[in-house]
Amino acid sequence: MGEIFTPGAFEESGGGPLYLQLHRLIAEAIASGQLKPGDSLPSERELAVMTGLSRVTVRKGVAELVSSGQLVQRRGSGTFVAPKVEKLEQALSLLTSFTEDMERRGRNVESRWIARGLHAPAPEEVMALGLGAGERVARLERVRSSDGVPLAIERASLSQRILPDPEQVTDSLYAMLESRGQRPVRAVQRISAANLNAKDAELLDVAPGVAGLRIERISYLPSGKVVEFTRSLYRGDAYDFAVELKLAPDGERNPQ
Amino acid sequence: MGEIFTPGAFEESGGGPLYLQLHRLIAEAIASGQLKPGDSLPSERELAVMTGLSRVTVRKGVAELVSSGQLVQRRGSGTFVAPKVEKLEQALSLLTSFTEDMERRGRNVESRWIARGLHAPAPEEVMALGLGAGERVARLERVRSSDGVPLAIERASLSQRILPDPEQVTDSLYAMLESRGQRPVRAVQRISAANLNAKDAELLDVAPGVAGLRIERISYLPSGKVVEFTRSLYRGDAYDFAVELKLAPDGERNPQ
DNA sequence: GAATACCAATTGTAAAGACATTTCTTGAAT
DNA sequence: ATTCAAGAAATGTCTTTACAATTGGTATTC
Repeated sequence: MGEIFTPGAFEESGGGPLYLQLHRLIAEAIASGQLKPGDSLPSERELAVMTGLSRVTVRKGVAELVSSGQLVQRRGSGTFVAPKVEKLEQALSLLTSFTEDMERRGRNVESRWIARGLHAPAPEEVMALGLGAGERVARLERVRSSDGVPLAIERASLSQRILPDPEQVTDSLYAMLESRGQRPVRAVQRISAANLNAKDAELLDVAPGVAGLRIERISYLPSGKVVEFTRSLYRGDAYDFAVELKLAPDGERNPQ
Repeated sequence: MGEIFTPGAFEESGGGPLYLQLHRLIAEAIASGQLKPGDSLPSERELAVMTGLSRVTVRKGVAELVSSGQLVQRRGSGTFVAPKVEKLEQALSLLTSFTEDMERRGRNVESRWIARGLHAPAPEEVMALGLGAGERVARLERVRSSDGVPLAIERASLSQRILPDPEQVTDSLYAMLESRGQRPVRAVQRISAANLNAKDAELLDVAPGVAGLRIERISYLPSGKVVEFTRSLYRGDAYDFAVELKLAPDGERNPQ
């Protein structure tokens, strides 16, 4: 590995700011397989000596790779190439719960509760759930993992009428709802991307700033009543959502 | 605005590293509306004096807000609160082109070509398009904007058989395909999140590292033949994908 | 009035040094 | 053998200083 970070490697490296050259050098070493997942990089001070840069500049070059999830730093230990997470693919357009989804592909599911209880609703929850005055909201917040790797943060809100006692939910919320005859049959999801903040990044065991998939879901009973309003954050490197598209009917394509 | 960044504000600010306290202070000022989109922040040197920090520390505190897209820095000019981009919502499950999608909501579409031509295919393209030996691939790469705001980078690959002359495509690829009787009727999309690299971030006019939605789409003719393989990057702050979910049939839910 | 040149202000890059905090290994004591 | 403590090593935080590159306004000149 020693030959990657020689001062000479910079001359051929295309110019630009020094920290970007270092960034490029490391990124290419990872892409080309010279550095494999789990490999450790030289310490920052060693890198500084090897490349002839100051430690501050080395840190800046490394920082971007950390915040994009390609490197992992552990204080007192070192800097390592991030372990590769195999992407899971979820079929959109089928309304399934996380638990069901994972079981279908034969993976184990772990849940860690962050919070569970009845609260006064936030304005957003009043809107989404169509709550009446004085009605309280049941909040279920947990980290979903599979094989020890945290994959998503799930924050579900339900009307107290639907779920009077949040403590009863232990495993699958949908299984629980089904047993009470209130399983949703339809849902609308909105998907966008966002940088994870420090708190959420820690829950998902990645560096702050890494890209995550943000999903908002509102699910409905056959009657049209809203059942749940869930905001989830998925690790961008661990999840793929797949969806099949069909041609829009001619009438819808050009409405004017 | 002067009262936001007094040294005293730090004492009440919850502790932790100084750059995080500054980060929090600014983030909260934006969230609470004390700082509105377009507002300018004091210069880094002024901030350093006001808060009693060094400029390096101020820069570190500000940097995270820049890389998550909340602030915008312009060298020689200053640091500003990022203008709010209204989120566009695209209905998934309908196969439409960007052009059609924007026209339907009455917005204008601008395209800037990055590249357009015939190339030797990458392994990924051979896989996706089912190319034969020696076959070449037509690549269309452009930045899609609306009202002057870049929204997405679109990188489409088509077999040479489908599109012998890429230069013919000027506006809508789908319109072009339709005129040749090769409009796709079905497509499969995969959606994930990723941090934008320096090159893509510049094309989309955001800071590197900002979260983007990455979408891979493979579309098919009625015959089942693959038409196009497109990789797009959408600005995470500008786009929402909406999809409606339906309950899976009982047989599919627990296949064992 | 318009174009140009200059200058001040602002962010961008980089170095060197200092100390704090955490981790991991090593050696000693039990 | 096990436990515990010490210390080395690594990243994390922060300061001070210097210069480069870009921007935007101002004064000057034509």
